[in-house]
Amino acid sequence: MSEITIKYLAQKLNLATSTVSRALNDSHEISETTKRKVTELAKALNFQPNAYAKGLRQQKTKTIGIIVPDRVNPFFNLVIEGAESICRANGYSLIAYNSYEDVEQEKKIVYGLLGGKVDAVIMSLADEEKEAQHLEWLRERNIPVIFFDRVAQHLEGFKFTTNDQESSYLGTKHLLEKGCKKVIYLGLSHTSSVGAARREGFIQAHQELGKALDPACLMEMGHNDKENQEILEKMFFKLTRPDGVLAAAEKLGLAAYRALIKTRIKVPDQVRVVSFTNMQMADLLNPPLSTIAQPAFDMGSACALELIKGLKDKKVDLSEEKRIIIPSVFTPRESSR
Amino acid sequence: MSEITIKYLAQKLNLATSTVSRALNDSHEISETTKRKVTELAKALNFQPNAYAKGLRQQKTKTIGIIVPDRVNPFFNLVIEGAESICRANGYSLIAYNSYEDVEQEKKIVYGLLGGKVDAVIMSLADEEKEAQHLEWLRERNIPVIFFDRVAQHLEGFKFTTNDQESSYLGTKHLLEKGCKKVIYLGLSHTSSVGAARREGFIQAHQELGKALDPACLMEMGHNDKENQEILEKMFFKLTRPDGVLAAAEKLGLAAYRALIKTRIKVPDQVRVVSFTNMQMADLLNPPLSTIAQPAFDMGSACALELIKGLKDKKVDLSEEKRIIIPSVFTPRESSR
DNA sequence: TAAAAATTCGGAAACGATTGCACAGGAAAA
DNA sequence: TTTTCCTGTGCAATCGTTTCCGAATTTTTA
Repeated sequence: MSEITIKYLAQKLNLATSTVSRALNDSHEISETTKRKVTELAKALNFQPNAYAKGLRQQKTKTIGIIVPDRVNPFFNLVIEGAESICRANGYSLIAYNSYEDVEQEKKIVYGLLGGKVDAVIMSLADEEKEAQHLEWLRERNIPVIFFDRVAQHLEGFKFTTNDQESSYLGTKHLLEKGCKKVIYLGLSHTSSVGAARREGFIQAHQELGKALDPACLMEMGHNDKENQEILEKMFFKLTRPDGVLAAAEKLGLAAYRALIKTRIKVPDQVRVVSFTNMQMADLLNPPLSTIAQPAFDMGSACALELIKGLKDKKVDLSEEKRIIIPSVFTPRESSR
Repeated sequence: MSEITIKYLAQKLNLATSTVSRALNDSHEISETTKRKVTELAKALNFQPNAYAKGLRQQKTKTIGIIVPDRVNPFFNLVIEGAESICRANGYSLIAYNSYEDVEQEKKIVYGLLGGKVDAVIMSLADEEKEAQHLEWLRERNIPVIFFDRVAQHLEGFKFTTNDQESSYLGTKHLLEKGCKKVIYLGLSHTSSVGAARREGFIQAHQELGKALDPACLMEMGHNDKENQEILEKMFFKLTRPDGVLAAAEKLGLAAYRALIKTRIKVPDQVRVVSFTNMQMADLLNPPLSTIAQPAFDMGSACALELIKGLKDKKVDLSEEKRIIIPSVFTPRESSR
């Protein structure tokens, strides 16, 4: 590894390692002249303090971990990006972990983090319902955890979410007002707080507009894209097909689009579509897709900001319950005209 | 941080820390009975060895760093994903850094890495032309570096690329054979090896098919999406507009699509389009986009695999020049019919 | 001018894990 | 019985940094 250490600098300059260390950290008890000598040599030799020695000694690492269920998903990808920008601006590093929607994998990651790799953790859970024992371990080890989107239901803490129910309500209302008689709701998991809220908004819209709602219209899909698409194709093929779709996840919106193309059903003439999604090119789809976009980047930066504030300021208790809501943006386009 | 240490386990069991350490590492010089006792207690208390103490002592961290110019870009995102999957399977962690297409930022990241944060680095450069002094620092500190896509031109090493020239050649030939009279090439930087190769393939196709090529058709675009789109809109508005577009980057393909929609020019009737891209939904665009997809995931996993092999096997010299080519996939769709 | 205080620096002990070496105790060989 | 060897364990050094505690020198104060 690095051969240039503080010890090396010290003997080059005939100083003690403690002096060099203090000089590099701009301590007040070191004279300006020695400070200058030290920093100059350090710069010349491109000295970089060993992160592990530092972390070991100070018991903090200046890094934050973020665990998401699906890194490739543009939503989570943008959250990571937002968090990273704030971390970077504050001298923190960010390590991103992917739980692949799997609680066991998530546990492994969390247990690995127990080894003091990070000072704090930002999480979106693989499953909110499951016991949160692995998360409590983090708390016990004094590693703060805050949540976004899929937040813990059995653990208190800072929780960043978006106005899922309201957004879903608005999207559904939009479809109904455009004249849809039978709108189906495509959800991934109604046990998640996000799924439950979106589902609730969907139902709420029907109630407020006095529209009947067939329970069969609340569809729970799986994580397998191919299967989802086939199920939808079959449904669209029937004469009893719906004339509106509210997709509560990007992958479901895309599956619906593909199924509609396959069955040659016209959007929006025969079926109108609105989808939750963070894709950048909804306007380029065929036809342009009406979207409900979660404030991904902002959510990531808000999480990181609040977390770093909490790490700096001992008065902030990151383990107390606090909910922060950042609104989503509904953009109607051709697909629901 | 973590209060549960080896020392703590040792005194609980009336053993020396060395014994505990050896037991946990499954050393042959520890009896099965003590091993069992130790591992059981460790599991019960959920002991995790301190990563920083371990890293400091062993002078290796079991983590790999990856630096990309634009993490949000699906190509790089997928590369990271591919690399991560291999790392995870081999007990390595992966830390992803974003240089934001900025050499200075890249240098900062690299210098930060000098502090022994990682055992090795996978990189795609912000600028291949610039001096590679910061990369040589890594080599001097015995931190192997390998490259993908945008590889170093002034430094030897393992370099993973795709068949850029051939792919570009095929895409261009396809456009010309479909009857295009005037195809424009949209590139980001002809000084990069990737840009140069794609440009070369474009020219090669014209030569082999005996088509004249106006130098003005080789267009160098910038990184600003809005500006690019405006330039293209102006061009498409003229009567001398091209009837074919080969976009050498996803963002350029999208800019072209947006410009074509804005100017109400029909694809593929008036202008045919082929774009390098890794987006997942090219088939859903309006019209479905003909793509040249780089093998992003495979490239990431190949990098990680080779790197880890090199770290394990001292006989492999990761600093010697070696080029590995993973072919791209051309998928013609409606946009170039 | 002597004492007190401030400034500037060095020595050494941490942080938590690994590892070379020493050393018991028992088994095997002589 | 004595010697040799092996097995299982403990001691202590080490990785590179920070930081507590003094100590030496200079400056200020009485």
